[in-house]
Amino acid sequence: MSRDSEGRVIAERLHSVAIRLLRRLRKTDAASGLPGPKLSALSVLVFGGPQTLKELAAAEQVRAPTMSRLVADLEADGFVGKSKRKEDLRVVHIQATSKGRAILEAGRARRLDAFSAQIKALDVHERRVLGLAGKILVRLNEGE
Amino acid sequence: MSRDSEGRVIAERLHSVAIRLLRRLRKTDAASGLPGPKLSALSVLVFGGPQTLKELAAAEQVRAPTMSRLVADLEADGFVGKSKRKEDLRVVHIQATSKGRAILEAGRARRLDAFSAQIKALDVHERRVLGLAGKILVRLNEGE
DNA sequence: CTATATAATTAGCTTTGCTAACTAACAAAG
DNA sequence: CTTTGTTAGTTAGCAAAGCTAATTATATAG
Repeated sequence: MSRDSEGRVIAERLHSVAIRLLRRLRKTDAASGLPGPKLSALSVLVFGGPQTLKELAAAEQVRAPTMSRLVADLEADGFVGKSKRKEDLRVVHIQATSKGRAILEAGRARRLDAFSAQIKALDVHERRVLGLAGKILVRLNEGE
Repeated sequence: MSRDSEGRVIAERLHSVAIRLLRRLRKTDAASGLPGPKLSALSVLVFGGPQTLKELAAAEQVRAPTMSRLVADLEADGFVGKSKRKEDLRVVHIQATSKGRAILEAGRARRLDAFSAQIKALDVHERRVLGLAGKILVRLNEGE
């Protein structure tokens, strides 16, 4: 196979897999209470520390108004807090609350349980391939 | 790292990568005219041949009403056709039109161009890892 | 013939994305 | 210091795509 068409085939396969994976994971959200995008933003705050709204939107590759609403919802539920600092009263600093950290663990666990169980069941070689692929894809996404 | 936490780490990384990948790809849809889920359903019809609505919904891991609307939109744009057969007048058979096949190629190309260009730029080893990972993930998703 | 089951659709809701328009706060020029 | 422009965030309003519940039409079983 030519390098060109090999790249295209891989891209299409990963594209289609990503769509199906997220659809599958979303099905568990009804039970967990916290849907994917909110879980994802919360996890950035928990693992990446406090952020401004703009930074958070950039990290999640989403526009400011979208993140503004996600954060408002998370705040209404007590999962994050907002604050301002006198150096610049325009910017809003957002940090996860302890309630947020707790729900994150529970939510992510539920959402990913079935998937990580599947991965655990793979043989050593396949797990290694998926681990490497994840790293490569993270790098590709960061680049863009 | 324990096998347990290794599986969890891989699952979380792939989860997060999938979210970001799709958000990135979606940005190109405005230009292409045909958003991801419609492109994806159309591609099932083009590569998998005609399907009933129920089969198509199952293939796309979506409920019947969701697929019903996607198909209605695709039909309104002339990308798919519907037909009934006298063996069972309840079921709707859906097939891609030639216009559908054409837009699929253009749309997928646009949507995936940047991504497959990135993949082409990787070294042989990394491309191989992504290719294998795609296959493994397809298999995991089929199982579920 | 009636009752039940199945395929698809319709109606209506939610979430999440967007752009455009607005407000508030800061920064720079004159 | 005031005007002019820029930046951060929010609000308003729209669209896509997911869902459940209810409806319609057809098939099948008793």
